[in-house]
Amino acid sequence: MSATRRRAPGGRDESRPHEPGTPATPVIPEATVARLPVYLRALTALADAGTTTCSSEELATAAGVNSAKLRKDLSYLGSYGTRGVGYDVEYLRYQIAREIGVTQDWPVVIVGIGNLGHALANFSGFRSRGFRIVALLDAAPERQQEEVAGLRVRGFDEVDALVAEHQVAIGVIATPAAAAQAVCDRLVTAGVTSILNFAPTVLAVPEGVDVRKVDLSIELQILAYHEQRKAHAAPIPGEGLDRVEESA
Amino acid sequence: MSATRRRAPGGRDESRPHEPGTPATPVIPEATVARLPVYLRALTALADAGTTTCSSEELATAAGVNSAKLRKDLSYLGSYGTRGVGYDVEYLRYQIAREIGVTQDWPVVIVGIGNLGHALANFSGFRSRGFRIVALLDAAPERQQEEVAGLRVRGFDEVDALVAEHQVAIGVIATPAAAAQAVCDRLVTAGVTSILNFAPTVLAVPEGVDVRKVDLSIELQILAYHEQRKAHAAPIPGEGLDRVEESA
DNA sequence: AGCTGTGAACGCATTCACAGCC
DNA sequence: GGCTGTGAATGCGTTCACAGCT
Repeated sequence: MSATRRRAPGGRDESRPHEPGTPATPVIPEATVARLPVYLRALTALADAGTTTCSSEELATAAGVNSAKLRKDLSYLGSYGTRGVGYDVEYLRYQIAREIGVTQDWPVVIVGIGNLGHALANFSGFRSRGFRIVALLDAAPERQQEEVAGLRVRGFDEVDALVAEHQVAIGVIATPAAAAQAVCDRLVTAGVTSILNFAPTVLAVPEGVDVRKVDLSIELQILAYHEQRKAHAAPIPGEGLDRVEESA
Repeated sequence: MSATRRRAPGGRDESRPHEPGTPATPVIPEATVARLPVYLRALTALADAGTTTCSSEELATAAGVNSAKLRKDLSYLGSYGTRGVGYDVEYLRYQIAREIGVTQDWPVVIVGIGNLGHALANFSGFRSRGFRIVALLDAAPERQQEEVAGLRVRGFDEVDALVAEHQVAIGVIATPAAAAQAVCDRLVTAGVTSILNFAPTVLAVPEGVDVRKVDLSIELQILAYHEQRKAHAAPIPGEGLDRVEESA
């Protein structure tokens, strides 16, 4: 049983206990945090293309945002550009990676090795982006012993040992919705404090545990809503048989 | 290129309860639109559990939001509740489904039948949530002829015919990043106007085309950022490598 | 001159708190 | 009494526009 990871006691009020030696925490807005990985990806692409310097305008285009927003975002990290010139690609890339915390790899466990779990386990982009899959877990005995992406699938009951052994802070849930909350609870008990949830259900977690969700159906439904509006906004006149044809 | 704008699948005409004098366009805020599918899911779960009526507080809990936000969101759709009582689960569920546009199924194509494409194709939640996969496309000849989730994988060059035949408005890109923009362009040319992009790259699309992205690495990096901050008062994962601290 | 960094203005989203109705 | 629906207040995020540096 691992009780190794402890968070700072007390809530997170706006009054921050300021230890001497610890520099003031910059307080980066959540919306900016969500874009930093996009900037990181764009900078990596620029670096791969041999670009050594870029303006906020160029980087913004590569990241799909406007330059004012980009500069504002970067201003929360510090002054890493040069006025009249722009940004050094490699330098800025490192600064953002450091801010996000992906200058070293984070160990990650994936729970639920079905179709999606397989796909996630085989996703090669992990390693280069700051993560390392250290264990694949599944409750079904027939999936255990199987080898996926070079890792043997473990029984879910090994979760405590594996999380403790590899100091895992981040878990990915790729189980069916019905199992997700129980899996989540076990992960949290084992010491995981950040969860990426692919199961289409709301997870309840204790204070201090972060959950992010990825839900394919929700994304499609948002698209469908807008699509429906486009259809209303520009209806084509005189359509008698707009039935969708069935095949397959 | 096909310049025809298509209507919602099934072709049933819009039928809002339409009081005289009410503007035809309700204008639902984007943040609300993004939550409607979550409410829909929660209502379906409640209905499956046999609940026929619920308060805003109950539904909000099931959806993982607070009740004030829920009521505000629902107020954009209309007055579907009863003061002093709450909401009829089935009635509200239908109203939200209608607003989103998933009372009939939307035909969808998936491009890129690698690990992720397989997982998406096999995801069973599609049909019940308003979508129907009508085609799987891949450029690699060795993947074609393969049968996935009951559909034969087609060559990407069939995209125009398939999109036209099935009146496809929504496409899913599950290709490597390098191929994504070209695939996107072809989809748009074929007539697709909404794209769900799983490739880790920014897509450029013409006006009128919607893109939503799902990026696993970005989600993990956002978690890593917060995890790193928690770690200020606790051991760092990856056991005591150099602390990542601000050095002014 | 050129481009970054940033206060200020603006607009959108959330929360509050209570009026309105059952 | 209880719960919804909603203006008002608050907070957050984006955009503007320009000061400040190279």
